[in-house]
Amino acid sequence: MFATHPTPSLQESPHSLSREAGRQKNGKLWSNLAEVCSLLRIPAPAATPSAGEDVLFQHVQFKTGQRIHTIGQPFEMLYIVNSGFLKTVMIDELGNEQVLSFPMKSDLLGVDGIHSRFHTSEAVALSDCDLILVPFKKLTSLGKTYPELEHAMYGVMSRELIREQAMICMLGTLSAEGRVARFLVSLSDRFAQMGYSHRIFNLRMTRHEIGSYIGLTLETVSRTLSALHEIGWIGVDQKTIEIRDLNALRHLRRLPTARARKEKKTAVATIASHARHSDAAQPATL
Amino acid sequence: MFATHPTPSLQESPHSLSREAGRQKNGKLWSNLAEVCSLLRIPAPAATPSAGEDVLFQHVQFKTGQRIHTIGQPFEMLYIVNSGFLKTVMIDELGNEQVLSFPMKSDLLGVDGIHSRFHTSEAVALSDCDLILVPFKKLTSLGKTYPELEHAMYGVMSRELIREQAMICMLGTLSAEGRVARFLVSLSDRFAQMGYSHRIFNLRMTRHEIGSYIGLTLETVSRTLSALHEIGWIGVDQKTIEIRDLNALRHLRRLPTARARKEKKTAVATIASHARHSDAAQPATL
DNA sequence: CGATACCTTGATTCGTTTCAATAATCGTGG
DNA sequence: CCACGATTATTGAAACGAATCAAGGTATCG
Repeated sequence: MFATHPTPSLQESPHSLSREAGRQKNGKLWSNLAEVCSLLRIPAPAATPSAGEDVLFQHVQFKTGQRIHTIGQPFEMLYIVNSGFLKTVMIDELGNEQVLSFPMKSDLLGVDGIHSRFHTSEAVALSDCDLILVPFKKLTSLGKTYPELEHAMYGVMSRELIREQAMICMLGTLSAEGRVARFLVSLSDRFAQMGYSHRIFNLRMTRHEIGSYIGLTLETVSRTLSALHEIGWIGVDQKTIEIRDLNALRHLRRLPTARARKEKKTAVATIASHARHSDAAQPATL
Repeated sequence: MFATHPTPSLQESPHSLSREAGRQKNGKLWSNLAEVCSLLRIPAPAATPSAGEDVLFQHVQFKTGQRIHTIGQPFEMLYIVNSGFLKTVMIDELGNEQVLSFPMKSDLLGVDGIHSRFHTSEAVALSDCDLILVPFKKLTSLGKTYPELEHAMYGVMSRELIREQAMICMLGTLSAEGRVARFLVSLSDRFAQMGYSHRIFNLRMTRHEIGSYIGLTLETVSRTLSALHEIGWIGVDQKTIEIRDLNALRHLRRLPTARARKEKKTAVATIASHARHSDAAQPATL
């Protein structure tokens, strides 16, 4: 449909490494507290006693398909995504897996284990990944000397809570088109935040995984993408997505039926009528 | 259908007060840290320096229909439910409200405000309520002297995160019957935990609010309750619910169609086949 | 190059929503 | 206390949207 633009590559590569946090030390990558904080987009500890510089966090690399943690595994650490793309899934009683999130750079992983000391979900690398290990014990003890850090941790968890609420809201109220549209907008926003193009990007997950995430079958996801393509709001070529009308996607509630579209080819969808106001209230992550 | 049994009354009353935490002091109710911890079902600070006994948290009463906090309001405190029944709602761009939770005794309220320092949801009393005010600042500073408290806070937030994940999972995969059944089981579990009957209880919310919570229309909720009643798994009389087959409800996936039910009146529903194993893995809150 | 996983599209079925009408319940003031 | 309107709940019929079933096409990987 359109040429394969240089889309953001989350794959590990010597080149991309330069823009990521971390430095070599006896063959391993390590990050200090300041780097971890900036990655999490939280204020770094104001006071930096000499001791603070010494705190280092080890990186670990995972290859595509590898599991970071599994359900039932004892909880010990949190993981911060330094690069790469993952999914977290729950497995219900019948073995069906449900995708809960698609963590990427600067996201925090593993919080679900704090409560019961065991992980209740599973995290899988969808591309080669570089994660920073944050032993939970280390984090809480650091919280004592750096009060901002502790507060920031609450903030991160609160943010995640709000994200999940938005998700619940979406699943509870939106149609298939609305869900797919929001999913795309959310991805676009996140890529933008990472410094990648918000117009063209590659989906790292399958239609099945998207469907699981937003509560639809893979066929419906595929059909909806085709429909959005047909009315010109997006470009679709397999896993490559081009956003052509972000604002329309942001406010989409319901698309005209295929029947109606046949008659009136102009894309006049049912969108939130006051579609012109600024989107400050829109949550950045879906 | 069945006599109006003495169902749990969450209304404030002089009698019920005796089993709740808190004591009088110049006309107001106050609770100390130990009471707050036991209410939250977290370990009380092991070491109890004399100073610890002095920490008191004020109670506030809200009457049915009153708002505890509204969207956009600056965040200052958390609230712990000592008695009563509430709902929290999000309002989407079009003004539709979506119910996010039905907090009751021992639940924590207001966590959504930590991240942005403003509340993103609204909490409303569905019955007269007694809440304990926990200034967030006070909590974090206490966390320094009582490390267990800080850890417990992470635990509570993590628990809430898991609850929301279970919710997302449900909305993404379950049919109407499954959702209603889970909702009832969850209520039953929570009433049991509070020391009330898990067999007979009063719904405090309307069908509309239930539907909003589990992503269905009020008509579907009503119909599904009728269907569950018809096959004898529950008793329904307006807001009074009697649980007659908790285990069946727990494992319900899909009900036979009305058509099929007409022919074979015996209640052989499609349940998870291995319905006999223990339910330890089942999350206590929906 | 072949096998496998993934995607697209169509036809049909099924479940839920929507629209509509009736009934029960609650709160309030005459 | 009862009548009243307002809110809430039940139930039916029809319309709609997404799931399911099915087939063919396309990328991907060893």
